[in-house]
Amino acid sequence: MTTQARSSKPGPRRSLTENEIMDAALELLDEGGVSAASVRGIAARVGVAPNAVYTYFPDKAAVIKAIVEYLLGQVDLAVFSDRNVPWRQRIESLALELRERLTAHPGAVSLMIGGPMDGPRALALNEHLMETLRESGLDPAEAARASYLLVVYVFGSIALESAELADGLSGISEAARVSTRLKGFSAIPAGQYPLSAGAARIMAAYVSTEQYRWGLKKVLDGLAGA
Amino acid sequence: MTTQARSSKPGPRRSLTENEIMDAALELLDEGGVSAASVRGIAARVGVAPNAVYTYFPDKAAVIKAIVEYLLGQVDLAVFSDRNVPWRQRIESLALELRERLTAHPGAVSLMIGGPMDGPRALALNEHLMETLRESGLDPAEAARASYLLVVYVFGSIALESAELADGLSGISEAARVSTRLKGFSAIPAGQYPLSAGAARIMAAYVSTEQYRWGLKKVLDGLAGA
DNA sequence: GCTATTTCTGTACGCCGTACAAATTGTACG
DNA sequence: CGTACAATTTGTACGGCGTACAGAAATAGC
Repeated sequence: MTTQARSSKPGPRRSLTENEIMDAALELLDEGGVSAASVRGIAARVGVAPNAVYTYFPDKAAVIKAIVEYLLGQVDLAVFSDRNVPWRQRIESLALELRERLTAHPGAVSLMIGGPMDGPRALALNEHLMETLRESGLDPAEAARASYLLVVYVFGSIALESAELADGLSGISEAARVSTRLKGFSAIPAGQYPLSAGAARIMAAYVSTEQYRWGLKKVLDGLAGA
Repeated sequence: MTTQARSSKPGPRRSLTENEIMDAALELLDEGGVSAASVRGIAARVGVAPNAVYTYFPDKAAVIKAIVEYLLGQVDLAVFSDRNVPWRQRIESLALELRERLTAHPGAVSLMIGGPMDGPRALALNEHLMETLRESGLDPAEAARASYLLVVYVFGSIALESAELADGLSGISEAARVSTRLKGFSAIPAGQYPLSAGAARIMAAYVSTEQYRWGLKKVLDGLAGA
């Protein structure tokens, strides 16, 4: 009974890994948006027949779920656990890190919010947020509610932001997106929407890091305040 | 040159209206989720050939955009403009109304956040929120930022909520959804995620009206506070 | 070496969005 | 009134999708 941890399976060796499939899917997602990330496209990119993908994942939904977990897993929560750093600052850093990682793959964000985020990584994020929020003096129930509020803010922001990017425009700078928006907002009829017309510059920057920080600060103010 | 405002168009009368198509799409969306709301399905329901739909809308994306506008238009903003009611209360009522109207069609919510919300109804909502927020003493730039924060909260909450509902489960009560979630959370390993395990009851209620109100209150606290 | 099991391919089915041409139905003008 | 013309709808078809199914090739344990 020597520990038999061999590969130990009959049949030909696998020519791929789950990760190669996920990487191919992410590349297609970045290049051509959600519609490009088809099972057939993924298979073509990794050089197998379309149905070979089903050796690794039961169906396309499983591929998507795996990608979501993979992206969430790219954020190392331990980095934001240093108790020498104030809790607010740690949450802000984590929120910014999440945004950066996820907006790097806008197509994946659409997929993420298409289904429930109930994987282990999402649970770990919830646990981490609760831990951090408890330091701020919130009781367990409040910490749980506050954790979800933060999740809503972070993923809501990212979702609205990613929705702006048409399929396959993942390589566009924030400044470029803001100025494109500004051009669009210049057509707002000032008679009908005076406040919006006057705030076009701010509205163009809805998808900016600055607005993201501003909103996050207000949310944290609300959580910390009276 | 008498004013010629007749129907005045050659060809057979239209057998449908845009609204009939949108209604059929919404019904399919409610019954069978996003996948059921196909152009072919819509056409079958209204009794025409699939491509007849293209007489009314240039493509499927246009149908979706129209539905989004239609749903946003169901909320009468004027109702929430009574200056005798405190601004916070008006915003809370509007947020609750939006949630009610939109979660009635969870499938449509997925579609809504799949593309940019840049139609006139979305703009009107932004304008209305800015108006209301200015009453709270915010300057124009702050009011604009605050408006987007509220939009993020409202649509983020609704999106995360709707994502929980598998295709075609639109007729499920809130209590049922919460208790289903609770059952799922009972499997959380308390060793690995002690806080989450302890907060299972609160987490199950993430998708409740109560949590929605709680989060909204915190956001408004943050906006009103110091 | 034989057998059981796994991986991958070939093929096929039923769906999808939608382009194109023809048939039908109506208006406007001679 | 007849005719030309425009709008609507249908028939048909194309390419792509997810994926089910059967068979061939490869590998492990007996």
